[in-house]
Amino acid sequence: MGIQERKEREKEALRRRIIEAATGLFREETYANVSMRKIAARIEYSVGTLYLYYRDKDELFLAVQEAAFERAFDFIQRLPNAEDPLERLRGLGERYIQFGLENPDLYRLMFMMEHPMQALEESDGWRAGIKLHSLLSSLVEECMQKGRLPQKDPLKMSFMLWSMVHGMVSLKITCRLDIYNGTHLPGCENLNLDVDDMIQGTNNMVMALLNDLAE
Amino acid sequence: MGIQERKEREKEALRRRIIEAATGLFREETYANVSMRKIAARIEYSVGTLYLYYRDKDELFLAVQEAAFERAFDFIQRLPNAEDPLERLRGLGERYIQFGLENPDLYRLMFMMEHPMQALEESDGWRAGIKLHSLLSSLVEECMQKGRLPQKDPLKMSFMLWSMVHGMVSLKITCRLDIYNGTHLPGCENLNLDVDDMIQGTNNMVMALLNDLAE
DNA sequence: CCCGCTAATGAACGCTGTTCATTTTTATAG
DNA sequence: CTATAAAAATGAACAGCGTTCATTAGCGGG
Repeated sequence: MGIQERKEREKEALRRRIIEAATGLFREETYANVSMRKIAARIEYSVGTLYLYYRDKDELFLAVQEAAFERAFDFIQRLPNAEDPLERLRGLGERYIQFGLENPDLYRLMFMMEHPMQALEESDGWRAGIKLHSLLSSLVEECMQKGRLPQKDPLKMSFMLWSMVHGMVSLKITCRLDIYNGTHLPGCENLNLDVDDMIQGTNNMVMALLNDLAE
Repeated sequence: MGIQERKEREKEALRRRIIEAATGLFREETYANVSMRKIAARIEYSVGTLYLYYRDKDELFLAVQEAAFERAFDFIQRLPNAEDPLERLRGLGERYIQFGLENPDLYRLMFMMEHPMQALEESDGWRAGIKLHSLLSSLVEECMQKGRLPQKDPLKMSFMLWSMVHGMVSLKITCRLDIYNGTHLPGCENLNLDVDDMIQGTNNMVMALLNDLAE
């Protein structure tokens, strides 16, 4: 019965078309400003059709998020294959930051967008995100085993590193680092600071400090 | 002319009533779910009145944000007056985290809420937020002068510490730390982790590491 | 007492997410 | 080839949104 299979394929294709259209819109606009009608219009279907594929806007958004996590994982996972695990850890932070700064809209919808969380209960939309965290924690443990990081709680250490890079990227994305550029902050008036450089530089500084501690 | 003054006072009082009502609603709901009609209803005025006091929803929100920054500053600024500046720095992080965890809704609207940023151009709604940053950076500089922190770029060091605590608090608030509790993350299934403790513990760990570096 | 001004109102407009009766398309059986 | 049943797609309708503005109410000054 090839017909059923073809229908399955067609359904899957439309699903993907919906996600691609929605991803584009969610990247351009806030969650609130992306309307189901706009998504439907972009793929030239009617509104009602979307509800044949996703229960509501939130479930559709979760699928968008899932696709974004996979893209992020694919990008970040390509680390320099250095001998020193601490250098690979530095590279992980660098890649994470680079992804966030180059894809602020994708990063926003993965980690910062306000949206109901009910759909998450019964889904594994974060699978790729969890793979990313596993990459981090296994690298931290390797560093500790080889004496390249202080012997502390590896979970706390991983969490600290994640929080730091996430904090930097998300503060940049929400424009909170504008205070470093304008006339807001005394001492920063004419620095002409390149915030992106400061972020990468701060990651490097921390890695250098951790390196000092290990020796 | 006492009448003009009384009218001024009444206008100011209504302004404050609007902000208080709006703050309450923004704490309970997302930006999108707080409607001008709800705010008006809570103070028993009509919708139109709000537009006599604020140009639009965004300008009203900025005023809410401003009040929140002031509350945050008042809370966080009370540090333990320890001799050691590094201990005061640890306390600053502790207070910051405590504020964020105890007032997730206020924190969200200060640092994470999606909203247009046009209104910011011509306002100083972030004044109190900038005072907070100055508190951090002056403390970092004191630590460096007294040899309690490694001699690195003080701006990067301040930025790193801010990003770390902000990252931890915001990941908690956006429920991204749920991965540490459910069955998501291999190795964390039955930890019964208290995430709030982990956050404070991570701040302490970092301060201990920095202390090791200084000695 | 009444004029004039300010403050307050709420109907109206064009959006939004979601539902569901209706129509169109497609696959299968006769 | 046609009739029928099932599946897919439609879009009008509903309640609620931010915002505007012609209208109304209330009060200070003459």
